[in-house]
Amino acid sequence: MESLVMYLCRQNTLKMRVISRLGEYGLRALMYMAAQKNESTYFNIRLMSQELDISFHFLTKILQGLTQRGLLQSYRGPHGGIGFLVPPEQITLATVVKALEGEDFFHNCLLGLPGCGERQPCPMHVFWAELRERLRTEFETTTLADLGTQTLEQHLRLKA
Amino acid sequence: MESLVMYLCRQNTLKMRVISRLGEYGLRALMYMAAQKNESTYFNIRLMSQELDISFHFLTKILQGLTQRGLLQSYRGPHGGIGFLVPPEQITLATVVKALEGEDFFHNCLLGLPGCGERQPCPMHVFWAELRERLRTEFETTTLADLGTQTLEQHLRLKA
DNA sequence: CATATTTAAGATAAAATACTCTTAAATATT
DNA sequence: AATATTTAAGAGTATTTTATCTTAAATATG
Ligand code: FES
Ligand code: FES
Repeated sequence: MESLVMYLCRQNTLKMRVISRLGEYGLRALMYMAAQKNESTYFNIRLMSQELDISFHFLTKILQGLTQRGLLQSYRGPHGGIGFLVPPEQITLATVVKALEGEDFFHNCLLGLPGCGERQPCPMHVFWAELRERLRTEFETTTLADLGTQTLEQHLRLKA
Repeated sequence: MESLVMYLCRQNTLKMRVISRLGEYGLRALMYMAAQKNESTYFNIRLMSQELDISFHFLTKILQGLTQRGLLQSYRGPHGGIGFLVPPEQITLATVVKALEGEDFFHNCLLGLPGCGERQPCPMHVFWAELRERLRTEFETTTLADLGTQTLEQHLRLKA
């Protein structure tokens, strides 16, 4: 039972969301790990969730998904955790985003119409296809390691 | 009460959504109107909703919002409808998208962190800020009229 | 003036997304 | 073997987004 004022208010405050929360949290966690450069060790999810101020259970689930998709490996029990299966130098942002958001992440119509560009491109298609391709290229050529060079405190918004 | 299979299944099929449904429907409707070039007349919302296969009430609400924000004008009663207040040649995509999705549409952090670039840019910032700027420039320099040149049947996915 | 038409406004409902909680499985330590 | 630690799996809840429904206001027409 929400008033229209609130309803419209919410609509006014919509933000451009290129990737979902899932993608945001996943990327932040992976960059956090990449920045540590402890490729051989496992990271504790609870600690990571506290430092990044992300719900522990939610983050666990997201990382679980990345493990199932072969980007990460996990180890249960004391001193267990989550770690890279392939070094962050070899993981592109495109790989991460496609794992988190879906394989066809870079193939969707700007207007949400089905089958972008296949037969009947929408009026936005030429306009959008070029931009999207640039986006894709950037994501394909940037690795997690490329982004892990800056100090953590300044750039990942750690909790404290 | 949903199974994890479905839960993960849904997560697998997420799509890149640069603009929300609101934005998609709004843009499609405005392009439909721009393509007709009947600048002086009012368009019937029900007919438009049928042709574009968008819920009538939902589309009404979206267009209502654009009217309230000064992009469109409406007229009630028989032969009433919705029409441009300024000609589509003068309406940029940026204007539309900002009206539909929020003013700071082109200023959000890719990772959803607050205050993009203001004090503590995230690791994605340099990478993202440039792409976002290109996106913004394209949206700022493209008008509704620019996109209304192609035939409607082929490009707006009219219902039938 | 009565009636039909059309958008405006508000409330409600459904679906999707985001998040939390509980229990199970694996592993190390004692 | 018993216990503590840590991720995996599944179920459940909350919030946001999307869509529908109902009633009101404005306007034209007979
Ligand atoms: S069909 Fe719409 S962007 Fe390709
Ligand atoms: S701070 Fe993250 S993109 Fe600018």
